[in-house]
Amino acid sequence: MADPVIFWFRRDLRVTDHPALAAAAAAGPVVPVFVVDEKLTDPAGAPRLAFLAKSVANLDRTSLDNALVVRNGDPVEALAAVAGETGATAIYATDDHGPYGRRRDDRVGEALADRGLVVHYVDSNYAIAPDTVRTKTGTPYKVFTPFYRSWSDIGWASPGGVVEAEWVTGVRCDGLPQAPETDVELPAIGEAAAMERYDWFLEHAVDDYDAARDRPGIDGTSRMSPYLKWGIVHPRQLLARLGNSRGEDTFRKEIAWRDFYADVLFQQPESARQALNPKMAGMEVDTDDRARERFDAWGRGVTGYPIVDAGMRQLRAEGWMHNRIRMIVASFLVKDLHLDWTWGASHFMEHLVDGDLASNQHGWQWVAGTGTDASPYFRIFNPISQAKKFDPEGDYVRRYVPELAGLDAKHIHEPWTAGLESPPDYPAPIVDHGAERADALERYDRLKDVSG
DNA sequence: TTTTGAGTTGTTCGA
DNA sequence: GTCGAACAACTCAAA
Repeated sequence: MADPVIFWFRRDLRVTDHPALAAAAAAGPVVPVFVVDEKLTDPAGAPRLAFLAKSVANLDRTSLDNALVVRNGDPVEALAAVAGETGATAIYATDDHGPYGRRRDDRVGEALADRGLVVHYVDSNYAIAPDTVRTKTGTPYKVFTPFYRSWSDIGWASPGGVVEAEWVTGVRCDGLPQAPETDVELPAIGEAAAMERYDWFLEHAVDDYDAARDRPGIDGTSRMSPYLKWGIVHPRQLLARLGNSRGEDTFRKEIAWRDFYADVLFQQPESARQALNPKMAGMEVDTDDRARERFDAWGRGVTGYPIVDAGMRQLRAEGWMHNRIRMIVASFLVKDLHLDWTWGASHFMEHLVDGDLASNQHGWQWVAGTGTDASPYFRIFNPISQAKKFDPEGDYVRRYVPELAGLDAKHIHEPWTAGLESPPDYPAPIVDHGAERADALERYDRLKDVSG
């Protein structure tokens, strides 16, 4: 009988369409391992940690015959210990292309090799792995649209089925990770629930996706992001079921954006905390006490701009925010409050259940104009016109800002125009958008003077 | 090597 | 109310 092999689960908490797990299962009986490594989740608040803990437990119960071996501490020591206890000499894992994952995996691979253990890194968490899509001259893409053409030409593998493995049982386990307390109502847990939601999306929402995805009051998006974050679904599985309608094309592009940002971060790992475009690094930002107060108001959803406050409160309540609103609140932080985009990005990473470093940081950089295809300096979202355009009836604001629930569509996005109806317990705008827009434009001009 | 067309998601202003 | 132009200049990617 073959020696057992270890499968090391990280951001691939599923058993369907799983090439790395399939490779392990083909090599021998599988010891499934999850290492509770604090840095894996850094920096995450309770909602994302709770979602992870529940997802791990669900995987163990529904798909691994409760054979999952959870170990706490450093992966090198944890994996070496499990190997020693089980006689395994090989370890399989899905390749991780994030900045921390790469450092960890290089270190783990070398350290375990010294102890006679081989680590096989297989596949990736993307439709096309980072460092694969390249220009004609072999350089990475810096602009999405040509990346997307090339990405489409390359294509992606068809998804595989459920991996059948012989699980090794009876190995000591430190106990499943505990879900921290949270008031946030988490998405449904597990592979089956994720695919059920995707079924619903394909059935009811994808046809209108092109337009409806911009309407925060409508349940018109896929909601796949938390599952993609932890590999509970793989993008191959989503892509395989898309046709070529307008809505499907648009959704496919969103999957490609995820791959693109992962590729950009792979090329320039420091862009997780610094401006990708060095010319933009000198943008003047406010950091004084007043700036801190404004940041606090933004985070709590009391800026006096209803659409911004609704978004920030949705984030706290649900660990999720509609994409259109993410752009509006990000633009507000950067261009109305003149704060450093990394402040906002860190707040998002703390609260989001789907918080993904590459997508989050580069989404923020895009809004801030410091990232890929730097957005023109004059693209400054007007929180009132955006609200009227994308939440025309005010349904979204009404849901998350109860103080304003009594206002009609005409006044809800500008409660200060409601006269006597204006709710006394809702704050006045903390800044004047017109004035701050002008300020942002001036800051851009000064940057231009400096860089010549 | 040089040229050419294009670049997710916007806003304002004036005709 | 609608519509097109202007808002900078630059870099990217392919021909």
